[in-house]
Amino acid sequence: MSTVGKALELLELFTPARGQIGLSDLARLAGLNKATCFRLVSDLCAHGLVEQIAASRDYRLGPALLRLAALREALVPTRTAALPVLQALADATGETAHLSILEGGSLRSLARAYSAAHATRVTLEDVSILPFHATASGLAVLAFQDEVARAAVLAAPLPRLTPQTETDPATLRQRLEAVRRSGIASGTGGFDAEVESLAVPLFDALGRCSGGLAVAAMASRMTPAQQALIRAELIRAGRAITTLWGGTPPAAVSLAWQAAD
Amino acid sequence: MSTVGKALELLELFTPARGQIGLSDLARLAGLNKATCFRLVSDLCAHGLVEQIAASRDYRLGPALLRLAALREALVPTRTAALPVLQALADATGETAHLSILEGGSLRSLARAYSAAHATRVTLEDVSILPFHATASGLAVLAFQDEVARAAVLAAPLPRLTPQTETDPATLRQRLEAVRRSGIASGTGGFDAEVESLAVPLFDALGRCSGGLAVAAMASRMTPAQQALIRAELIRAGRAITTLWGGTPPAAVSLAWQAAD
DNA sequence: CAGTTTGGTTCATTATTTGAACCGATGGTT
DNA sequence: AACCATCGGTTCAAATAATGAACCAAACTG
Repeated sequence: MSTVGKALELLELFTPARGQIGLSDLARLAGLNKATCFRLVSDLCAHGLVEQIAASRDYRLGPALLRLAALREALVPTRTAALPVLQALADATGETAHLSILEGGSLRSLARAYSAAHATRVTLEDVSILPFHATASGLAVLAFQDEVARAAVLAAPLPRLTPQTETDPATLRQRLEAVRRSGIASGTGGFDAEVESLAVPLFDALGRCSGGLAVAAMASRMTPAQQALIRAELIRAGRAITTLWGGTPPAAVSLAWQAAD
Repeated sequence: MSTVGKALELLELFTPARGQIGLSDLARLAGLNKATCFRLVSDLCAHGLVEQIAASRDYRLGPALLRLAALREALVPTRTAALPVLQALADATGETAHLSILEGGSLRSLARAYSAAHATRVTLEDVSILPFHATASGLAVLAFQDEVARAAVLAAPLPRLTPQTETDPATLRQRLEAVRRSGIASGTGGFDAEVESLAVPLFDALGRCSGGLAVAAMASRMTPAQQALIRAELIRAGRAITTLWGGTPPAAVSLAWQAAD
């Protein structure tokens, strides 16, 4: 592995649950020698991607990321552009809306919006990586990847997160086929037993499916009427975000969405 | 220079004006061999910090930055927390408010808020690095750095950006002394001849002055009454952001701000 | 169509990275 | 208080990964 690769992997070690890490822990987590780790993290510090907390001497992600992310958003407003649509979706459905993007082979949470309608809501604050096989977003996105990527995901171990999680690759392939036909995916209790969700794929300027948009509701509230509402709103919002990203849905999806309207 | 350092310097080459860069240009700008540059940028790509545009083969900042920046903001909400205060400041003064943070030895623009009050406004969209000697924010922040950092800035060449730009280190030192006494800095036409601005320093949880907050107005609109209003609002907002950042102003600043109220 | 420049690759040379051992400081535990 | 473990950080010979000139094929440019 290249030295640069090792340094960049250090960045991946920071998660919502683990916001700051000491040098020894960092070395352990990365599987690096402490001295090596120190040099790498020092380099990251020097460029502001990581910073050291004076008091505890722990390291955490640095302020340069804000600037770089702002620069990225100025050029390719992935998040900024989608945010209002996301909130509108949450408002229109009265449920939690959720935007994720494909990055580094995994589907990652990018933003969520809550509705004020209900006191009980699906909170997703701490979910950072969405398993493809167990979430509506995951299925929606996976359905529109090329066969190699899809095969890789289905070949890897598929953990059973709840009793309802589908873990059989063959069955999943059938579901993905259905997603491709309908342009919409559903995940019922696969990730959290009490949560039911629907999701549509999102397409970027390069025609790739690079994200997913989902609405997650408490299973108890998911009446057929509510389902229909969510489907319609999801399709509207999916079209809107795809357009904002400069993309167009594949013809098949466009047709399926039109039919569902 | 470390390999990692070289790779991270590539990130710095992307600016608002230069959002995407081809391999050869990238190598030239970085002063690297093309092959070396290719390997480095490939590593960055592999981790999503940079991505390649399929069509032009140019490179641009990647989507991983969004996730990392969001993670940073979740832990240390520097920008998120300050944004509403910034907008309130713009609204209260009817002018452009501007937040900058110290990062990698330079003062960088982090956010701006515009007032709807006037059709003519100071736009700062493309300013990314603020010269310490020629802006109110720069003086406000520089005044509260330790002597080594301050000496380094004053020893470097101080470009004359307008006829009014003060470039004499000795005179600047006097101004900085005045800023320390009053807790507020002013910059009149030093950066842009027609813009007058006021700024206060901001302090983070570690007691360091790590940012500046400014209000910039067209010089023609800056009446004494308007000046007084801006000063008062700036102090309020400065106190608010410093508190949100978990910091406290040095006693001297606290007193000066109290006296000005 | 000839000349340039592009993104990308190769491979022997070279310079950088690596890690065991070590340091002083800190914080429990007995 | 003596002990032990662990912390962040440093050192330097040995090992490994980075480097860059030369070289492609393809895409522009005149």
